[in-house]
Amino acid sequence: MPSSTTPKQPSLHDVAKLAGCSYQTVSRVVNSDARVSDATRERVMAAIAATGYRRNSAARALVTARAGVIGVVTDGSWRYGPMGALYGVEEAARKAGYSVLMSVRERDSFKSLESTLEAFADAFVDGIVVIAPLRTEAALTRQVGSSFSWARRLPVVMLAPDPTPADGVLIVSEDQHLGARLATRHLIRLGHRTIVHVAGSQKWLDGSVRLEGWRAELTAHGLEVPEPIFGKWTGQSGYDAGRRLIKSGLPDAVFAASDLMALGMMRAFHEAGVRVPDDVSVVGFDDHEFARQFSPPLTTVRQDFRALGHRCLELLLAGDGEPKLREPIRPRLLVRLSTRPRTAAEPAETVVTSG
Amino acid sequence: MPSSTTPKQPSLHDVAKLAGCSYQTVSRVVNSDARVSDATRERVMAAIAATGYRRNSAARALVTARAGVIGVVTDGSWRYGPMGALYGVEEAARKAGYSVLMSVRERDSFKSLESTLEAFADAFVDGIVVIAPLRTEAALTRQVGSSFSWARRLPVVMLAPDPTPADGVLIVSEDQHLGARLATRHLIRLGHRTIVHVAGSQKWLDGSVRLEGWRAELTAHGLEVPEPIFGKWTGQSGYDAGRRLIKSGLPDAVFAASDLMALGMMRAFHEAGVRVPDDVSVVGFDDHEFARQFSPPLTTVRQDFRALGHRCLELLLAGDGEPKLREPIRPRLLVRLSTRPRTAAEPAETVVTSG
DNA sequence: GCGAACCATGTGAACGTTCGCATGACGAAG
DNA sequence: CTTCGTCATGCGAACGTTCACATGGTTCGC
Repeated sequence: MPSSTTPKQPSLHDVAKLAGCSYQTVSRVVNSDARVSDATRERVMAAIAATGYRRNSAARALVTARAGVIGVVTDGSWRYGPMGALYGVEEAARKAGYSVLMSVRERDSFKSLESTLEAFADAFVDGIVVIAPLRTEAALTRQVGSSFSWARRLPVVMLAPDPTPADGVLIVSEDQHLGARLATRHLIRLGHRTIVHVAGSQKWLDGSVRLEGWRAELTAHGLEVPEPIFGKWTGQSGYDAGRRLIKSGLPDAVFAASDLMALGMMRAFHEAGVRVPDDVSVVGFDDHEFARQFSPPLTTVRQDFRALGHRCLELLLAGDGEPKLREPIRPRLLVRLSTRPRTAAEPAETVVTSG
Repeated sequence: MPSSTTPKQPSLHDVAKLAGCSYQTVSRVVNSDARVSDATRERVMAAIAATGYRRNSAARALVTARAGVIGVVTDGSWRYGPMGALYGVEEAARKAGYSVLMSVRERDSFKSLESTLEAFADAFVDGIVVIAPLRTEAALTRQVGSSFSWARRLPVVMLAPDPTPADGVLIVSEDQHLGARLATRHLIRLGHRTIVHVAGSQKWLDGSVRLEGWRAELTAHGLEVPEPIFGKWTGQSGYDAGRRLIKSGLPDAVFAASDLMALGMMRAFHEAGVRVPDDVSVVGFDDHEFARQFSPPLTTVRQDFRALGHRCLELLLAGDGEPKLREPIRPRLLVRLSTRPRTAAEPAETVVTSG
């Protein structure tokens, strides 16, 4: 007859009593210590099954000073990149035997990141991964090592598109600069000469790094760098950019800083009867699940989030060993149907920028 | 000069020594117990700041038998629904003062769900939320209450589109059946008569519930129920469905079980010169961020993930109290430009199904 | 001016585990 | 037969908290 009180969680002692041995022996069995005879092991196993014993990880964590938990701070935005990185880290952590404590930060808030990090420090994690796409966050995370005393004991890894080293914080970076260059280079190779960039918000590091990559590639090829159009990652801002481009005269090609903005832009084009890629080539960034279903399927840049997550964990678990594998993850360009060679005729001569 | 040994985490005792009081007093301060004089509180606060003290939550959890952590099991798929629900739960948990331990299950694996749940039981969580879109998962989760002894002490909430009660498992459901009916009803009201459904994989509960909703609404209006086309949630399967529809003759309208499938289908239409909504109306499901940037913007069904997450936590924290607020979350239809009234002419007379 | 009530603070135990060491049994080597 | 090593097992302490209760000091009411 079940009593009304909540049945207490069985402990090592309860199991031991049932198995007729000491709690220490039971502990050895749960930790698969070799030094226990087969006979007793069997009895203990049976007792464990009978009582439904599960080891209390709080007690374990208390004495070993190791929780087996990694905290991940991520961005509240629904952007594809941060979410992919979260999944990547989770997968890597699980494989390494860690659990993942996740915390989604309210958007754009300093206070929030700070208190999130403090909460993690409280929550007994063995390490923290900060997915920091915002410029301000990255800066704040960089200070963590020097401004929070707890950070001295807690390894912090920041996942950012910018490999600038920081005090006490390990950095895993995605080479989005390269990604942007690949995208731009592809357009140049196709013979396009005026290549406009529809940029993401410059508050995000991703936004400015992609912008710079585009600029760098153009100048490397001696091409003029047109005025970029600044969007806000949203589809609507992509749409607005598209309309502006139509009004001001179409370039040969557009490199959008995200697939979502590319889609919004393509909607504006479609409405106005501008054909992609016949009238203008379009490249996106992210390789969002939706991108290959665009009309036409979008040429875009993919980052390997899984590798990214694994890299984060590697670094975190290696502790403060030498930071040798600081090399960023290389993105890949996926060529689909939204880009095509420039329609011959005009000479594809290199234009030299003034100065 | 920093010693090479890792500095030990300061404890209540260390703070107490510095502040010149007992550890108990310090404990009262950190827990903001009123019964401590202002003078000592100030001294203690100073000592806390000086030592960089953070309370050890493992020790706290050990003695209070409450970890302040909720485990969330989610689907490995990148589908919008499960991910949205995860964010919703996280938000609600954070507001209620809980942390969220997340675990992404390998797709389609019984073993994996089982071991994930066991891992959570070990990991000292106060409750578990299972986001269970898969039919098989839902079934397994339902058994949890009866097959795992630990589940008796651990509240489990399942988030599923199906409100069937289960032993020992609380259920929060989204009324996707209603969502599908709203979508179908909208099309019927616009005067469409043959309305095909491009279904999601029937392995997912969402898939079959949406299918049934569509079927129910059609029969409620006395309309014939055409053969559905079965997809797999992927954009490619939506594309394939679109091509099949073009080949076999277009219906008045299509209700796709997800926005992604709708996009794939619209790509097939676009390629073939079929215009949306002029030639065929299209409705999706999810209100994915991308949906409003489709050409044309997609009419779709939105679920309130935030509310869903809050509901889960409410139920989880209320424990096994009366399960009164079992009412499912109601979705909303968002009408955009992918649907329009049927081009007059034909009489919109109700067709009576045979039998 | 004395007991009651109140307040700030301190003490001891407990939570469930792991770690280091002690114990006793047994077999092998001397 | 002794001595030592090996093996299975047990015991006590410690980890850093919170909880229930104890203590001593101040203030109140009669």
